[in-house]
Amino acid sequence: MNDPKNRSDIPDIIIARLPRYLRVLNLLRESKKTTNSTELGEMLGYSAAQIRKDFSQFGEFGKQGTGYNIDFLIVKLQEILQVNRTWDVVLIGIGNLGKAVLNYRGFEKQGFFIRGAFDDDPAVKGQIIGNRPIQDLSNLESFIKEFDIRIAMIATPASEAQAVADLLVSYGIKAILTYASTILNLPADIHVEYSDPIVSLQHIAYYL
Amino acid sequence: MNDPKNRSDIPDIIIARLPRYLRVLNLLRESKKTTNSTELGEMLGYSAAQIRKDFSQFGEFGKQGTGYNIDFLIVKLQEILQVNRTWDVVLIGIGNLGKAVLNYRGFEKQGFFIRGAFDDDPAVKGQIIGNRPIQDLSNLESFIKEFDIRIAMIATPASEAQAVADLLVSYGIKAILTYASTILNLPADIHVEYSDPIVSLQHIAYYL
DNA sequence: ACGTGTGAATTTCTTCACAGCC
DNA sequence: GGCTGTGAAGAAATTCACACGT
Repeated sequence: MNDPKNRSDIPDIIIARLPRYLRVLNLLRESKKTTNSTELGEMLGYSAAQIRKDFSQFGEFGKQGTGYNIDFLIVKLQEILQVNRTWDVVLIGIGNLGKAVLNYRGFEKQGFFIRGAFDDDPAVKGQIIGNRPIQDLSNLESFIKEFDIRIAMIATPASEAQAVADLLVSYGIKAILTYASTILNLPADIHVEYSDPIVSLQHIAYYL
Repeated sequence: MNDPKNRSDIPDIIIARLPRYLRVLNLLRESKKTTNSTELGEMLGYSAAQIRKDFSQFGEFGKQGTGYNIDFLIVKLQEILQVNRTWDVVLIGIGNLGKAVLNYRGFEKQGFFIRGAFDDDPAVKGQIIGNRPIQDLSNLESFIKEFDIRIAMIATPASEAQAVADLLVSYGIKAILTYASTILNLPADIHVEYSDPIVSLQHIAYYL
């Protein structure tokens, strides 16, 4: 048996698949108790071997002959990803998209709580959206520090995203999910994820 | 010199990077005429060699000693991705997110025109959002066929996404961008992209 | 018999390093 | 001198295939 490895030894390409596993497990959980690598592979378009290899990086989660207990596997994957707890998040940029984000309940269902919403625009400042008041950017630093927040979401126009990201990093933010359609230039220890539908559409256009 | 390869010979991992290249090129274009693989690599976090290798799959786009002409490179990448034209798109699901999508101008700036917006909910049906009337799903088939639409975006709740996707495919849709937080089970020739912020947040949580 | 976990084999992806052209 | 394009080398990811536990 393999010892579970040091966190930093595990390639990101595997980490990136773990949330996908959680997605299908959450789907399967509604109708059954156990699953196996073949079933998971078919649902995700991966090979069964790959799924077993991925899990084996972290321990032995299955039983020969039986497969994986779904609830148990979910717990283990949540532990690995550190999502077996809640995280506080700040959101910068309250345009159409920011408002949709504030009104969406899905984040907190998965443990991500948008604690603060910020925008400079006088037209939205002070409004209450999805129960949260829109605050001025001048409150951002103290807010992040008071609640020890490490994750930020950026939903500003592309033109402001870099400046906002620089601010966030200077205030201690460690991970950013940005919806802005521009590449951010940040220190290497800051983890950035891009959610850019144009990139996705351009990708699928190739195959049409 | 390498012959440009058959489309299907080129690995998807390279295709997936092309839209990223376009992103930084659009940024660079504002301030300069040419760039090179080192600069592009630094901005994207890739090695210079990888960028040259990627481009070399499709032809010779650079000049020794000079680098790449930005405008020319943009044109070539757009050709490859088939985004040197416009595409019509339908959007299903007009909740908070769907409305934000309809009001966002960024899609058409990149050539993706949301021609039709559909939802079953009587509360939104008939409304005009971002200049487009919200239509009943019963119009969907004829709409897709009349305008020969191949791309759909799904912004429904997760619980309805699979049923909507099945419908879309049966009407001839070939590519889907879904915001719904569930895995879709579709024929292999349908290209699906997921835009799921929870997956992204769970991914970065690992590194906190 | 079923299905995991895993070394070994294979395939794919990335980097190296340099000839060649501007 | 600067920088591309690219074979060859090297690294990484995936798949194979089977021993072993249930």
